[in-house]
Amino acid sequence: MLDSRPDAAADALIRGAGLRVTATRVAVLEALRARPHATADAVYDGIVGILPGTSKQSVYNALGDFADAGLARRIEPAGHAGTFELRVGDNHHHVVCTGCGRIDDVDCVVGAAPCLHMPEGSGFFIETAEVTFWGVCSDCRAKSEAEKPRGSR
Amino acid sequence: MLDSRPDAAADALIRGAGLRVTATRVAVLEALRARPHATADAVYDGIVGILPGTSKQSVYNALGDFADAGLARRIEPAGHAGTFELRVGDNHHHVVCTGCGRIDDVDCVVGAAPCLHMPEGSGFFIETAEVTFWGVCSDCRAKSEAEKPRGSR
DNA sequence: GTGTCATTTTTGATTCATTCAAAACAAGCT
DNA sequence: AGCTTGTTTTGAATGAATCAAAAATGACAC
Repeated sequence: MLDSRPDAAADALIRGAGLRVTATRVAVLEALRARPHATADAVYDGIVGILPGTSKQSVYNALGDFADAGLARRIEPAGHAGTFELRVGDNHHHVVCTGCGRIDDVDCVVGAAPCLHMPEGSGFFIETAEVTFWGVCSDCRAKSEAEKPRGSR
Repeated sequence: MLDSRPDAAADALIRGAGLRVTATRVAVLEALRARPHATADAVYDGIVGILPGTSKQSVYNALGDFADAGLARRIEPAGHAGTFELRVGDNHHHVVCTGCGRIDDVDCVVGAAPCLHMPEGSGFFIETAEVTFWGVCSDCRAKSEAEKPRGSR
């Protein structure tokens, strides 16, 4: 039940994207499945254990290739390292915790795909709209309340 | 008409923010006035001419102080260096040109300030919503059309 | 299966934006 | 004018990401 076959699903996904199937790429894909929002470092940390000898550069390569192939998306919240997710195609957005940096998905609030429109006449030909919410996650909220129980403010 | 007095307006702004008035800070503020969306590098390039000997570190300091004091805002579009703007307080958004990196302001599309809301129950306590549009500015559009006049695609 | 060649991975160095830290300096109060 | 604290300078250090050349490997044809 653990690795009886070399993950046919990942295999097909990678091959289907026009990329060669390699141990590194399969491992990176698995790591992204396990961690819906992972930095290159986090992915690396997640796979060195099961695939020793992998270089961080290879992880960057794989992630970059996935992004180019449309298998993954790279987001980069201000002040944070580039982060990758497998959820592509739908236009969803993100919440970033200002405390711990945790990133969660947010389904498009307004409705279908391009959920925002720019005013016309700007001269820009808009391709995508990106929405990022910033706030405090429940964990961090609980933690900060524990630290200063007296109603400061 | 050119620098007859040492810019009383900048002076007051900086002092009003609780910061000491220094040549570097005044110069940085001026530079930001002239360039509504400037990186630390751009600001530096803009003031070394008129204030020789200024270090880039001082520019970083000044910009950071301004941001902390609420005089300026730092934005950081994915793949770009940190960029500063003086327009603060209103919640406006940005368009970034995928060609040349040019950044323009976009007034809040939906209406007043926090122009978006997150679904409840996410566990996050939302503080801000940030919207970034990505597209091609008119200059870059014109340029790319000039390069491949044959209707490719 | 074996050979071949293009693609990947590795290794190691390099860039860029930004931050850290200590010493020299200057703003603004008395 | 003198003091104190905040600011600037200088120089080094960090982190994320990219570049490049050599070694290794996947996938195809045979």
